[in-house]
Amino acid sequence: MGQGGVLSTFFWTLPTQNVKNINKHAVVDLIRFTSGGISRIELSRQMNLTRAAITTIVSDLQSVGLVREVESHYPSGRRPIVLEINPDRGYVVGIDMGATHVTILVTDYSARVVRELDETLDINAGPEVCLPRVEELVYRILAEAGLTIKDVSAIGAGVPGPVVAGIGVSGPPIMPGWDGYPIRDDLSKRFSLPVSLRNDAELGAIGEWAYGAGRGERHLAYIKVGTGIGAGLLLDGQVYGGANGSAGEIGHVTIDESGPICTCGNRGCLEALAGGRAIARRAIQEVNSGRRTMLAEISPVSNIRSRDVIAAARRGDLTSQQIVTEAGVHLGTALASLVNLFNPSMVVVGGGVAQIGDLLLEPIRETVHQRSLLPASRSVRITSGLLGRRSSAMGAVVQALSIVLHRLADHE
Amino acid sequence: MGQGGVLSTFFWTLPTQNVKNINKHAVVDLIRFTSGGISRIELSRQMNLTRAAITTIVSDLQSVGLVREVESHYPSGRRPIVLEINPDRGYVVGIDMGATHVTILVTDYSARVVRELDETLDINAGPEVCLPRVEELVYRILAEAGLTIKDVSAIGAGVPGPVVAGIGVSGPPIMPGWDGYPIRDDLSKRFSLPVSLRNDAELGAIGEWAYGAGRGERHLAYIKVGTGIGAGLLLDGQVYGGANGSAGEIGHVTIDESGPICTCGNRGCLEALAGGRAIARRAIQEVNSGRRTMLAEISPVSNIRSRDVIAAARRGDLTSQQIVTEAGVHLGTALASLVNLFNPSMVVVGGGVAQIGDLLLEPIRETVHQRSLLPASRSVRITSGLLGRRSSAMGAVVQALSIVLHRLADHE
DNA sequence: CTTAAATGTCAAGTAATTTAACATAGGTCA
DNA sequence: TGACCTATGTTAAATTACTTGACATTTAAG
Repeated sequence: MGQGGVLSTFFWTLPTQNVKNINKHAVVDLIRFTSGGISRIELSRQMNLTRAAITTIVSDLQSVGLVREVESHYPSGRRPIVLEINPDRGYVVGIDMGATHVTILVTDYSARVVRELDETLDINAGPEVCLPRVEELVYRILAEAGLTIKDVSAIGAGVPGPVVAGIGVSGPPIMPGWDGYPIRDDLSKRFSLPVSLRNDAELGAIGEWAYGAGRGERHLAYIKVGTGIGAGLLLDGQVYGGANGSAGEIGHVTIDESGPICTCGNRGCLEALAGGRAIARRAIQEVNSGRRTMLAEISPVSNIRSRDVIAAARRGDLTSQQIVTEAGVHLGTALASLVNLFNPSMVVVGGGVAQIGDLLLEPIRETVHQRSLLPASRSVRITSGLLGRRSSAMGAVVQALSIVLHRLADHE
Repeated sequence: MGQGGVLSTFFWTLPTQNVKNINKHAVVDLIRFTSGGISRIELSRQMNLTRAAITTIVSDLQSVGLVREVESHYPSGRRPIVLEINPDRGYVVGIDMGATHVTILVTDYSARVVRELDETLDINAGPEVCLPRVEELVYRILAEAGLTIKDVSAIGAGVPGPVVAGIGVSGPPIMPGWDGYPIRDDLSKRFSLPVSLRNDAELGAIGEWAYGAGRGERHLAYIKVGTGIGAGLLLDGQVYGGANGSAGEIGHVTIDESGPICTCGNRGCLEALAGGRAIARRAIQEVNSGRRTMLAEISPVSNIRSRDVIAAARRGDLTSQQIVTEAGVHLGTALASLVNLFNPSMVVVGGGVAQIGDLLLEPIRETVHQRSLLPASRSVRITSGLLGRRSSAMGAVVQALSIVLHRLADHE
């Protein structure tokens, strides 16, 4: 094949600028996302190419130091040589900006975490405050890891709002002050590095798909339950963003028409019933109404955060557990719709609130299965994330590595 | 390029058995789905290939008589030669089995309808009754068109339930008696022809995308409102079926937890509130409660069908109009969730009930826009189908033509 | 009638992949 | 120990789909 070319998607056609070496890139991705590495013969089977073709592609990748060979142990016949990404060529940074916190990871080229950092960050303070803070924190984590910015090849970043064309955030009323701000270009200039920007829930889906609970699932929904609630969708193996990049806005699906008013202006949104703020508000209500609970120890009462409720629930506080269960039922109601519409094979529940585990998962599962007798609801597996608070930041790492590895592959 | 190869979908890889001539197939699709035809130069621009490459591909297609040249009129410079599918090579049949009716179309290779037929069919009678009836009707429409089965090259068919692997229907409680029956193989044997089988709502989406209101939309949802309610989803230009082929089951999304019991066993499903049977039931209620309405003329009252309600609403019957509006509000409620989750650029409303037009559409639009202030809901266009009752049958034709044209293209 | 501006075609060169033969690395069994 | 089997990996020639760059064709404008 020469230049140009087309990826045909059943009956529509999607022109791609640089299709040169599709297969080279596919090989890179198969190597990096197969845990424990993959041999040449396995590559040739999965890609419907001959061993000879794989040999030439792989030797190209070896010549730029992108992959390396490892020993393997199989019976009967010559042992396959397992290939994996060469981790020693550099580092990448993954940044996950949440509503109230930011998580930053430094990893090597095979996505192994070298250093981690978690700090508070008020997203509502706007980009002029947040981005310099992020810059400072990136330099801090690099120093802690004994590295400098020169050791970093690319950066992946996530924000808790719909991302348009990978450039910035769109759409009030979410993330006031950020609308239209060129986040990617700002970060790119700040560090003089290529930057990939995405929605945090999408990154969570990518992270859990690549290294977590959703490995290899073709139809995966990741739902991030924190201060806000959002879903990241992997459909037919691709991140699905919709027409404006705002697909998966499950936080603003109406659950109860007579429910509390949401930050978005409507009534009874999922986020207003099961988000972090809703959980904190319910807890304050219970304390004020004089109910016996560990939460009463916190003073002033208005300082109660969803974290406190979750911690108390863990330690056996019945009131807190009830609040979490209620949130789970609301989540299950919304997820039942999502499951009926998307028919994913797996739903991964992540985000701060999800850290509590089965106490939240059980009511979700029960509600989803109860809500429908249909095959979609019966077959879907609902589980919590394997990467915990790191899901989105790991997704950001995956994105950063995509930039780096594919660019390296082209530089043959 | 040789044999084999891979379609890379961002970071996952999708092995394709027969990627030989991806571009040839892409050219065929661009020609058939560009209304008014397309020139070589335009093909080369849209596909990122050189004019020379297009020339060789097109001459291959001409040598098997698949495409033909037409005159065109452009200013300044040589006029481009417009290419279109050669319609004279044969015919295909599209079959849309609904819950109560079946629509059959015969078209030529450029999808122009030669003959149409609409007959009653009770899907609940099971495949042993329905499929022989369909066979009989196909022979009848062919005779009416002055053709025989030998003039037909392929058949597309749609059924009102989730289709698994293009072979048959899965999942009770929908379509009792059909579960696991090899519908495609049965039809294929009956006519000794290749058959493509799909869900009817998916076919509606395909039909409206190809020749109707949703031309060229990359993110399209088609909602079929008939006896049952289902959605067909075109995401990123591909039909999205989900893990079990049951994506888009919007009919069984819960709208009102205390609502009427649905055929699926749950309470308050959309279908139980806004489907054809629900509309008929509401009408019977109103007549029985003594309300003044044209519907009172129908006797016995239990004979009232949704068609009657729609006809009466058209003629100005206020009670019927109110019933339709109520259904519209329920539909809008469910579609608001769908829009927030999928963020499609367009929603096309089709099916029997939708034939009434704005009386149903207006409450849908109002409810969707009211339900959310988010970009997804504000930007989505909601419209009725352009192909009317034919949407799904035209989708079936598209499928049949895909079989035929791509096989012809390979036979170079 | 010339020139310019497009579209379409042709022949030679190129790059990715197949084909088919061969090389390598292990296990098994006489 | 070595003959034999099996599976993986490599090599060189052939094939194929494309690009490159020159040329041919068709139209409008001066």
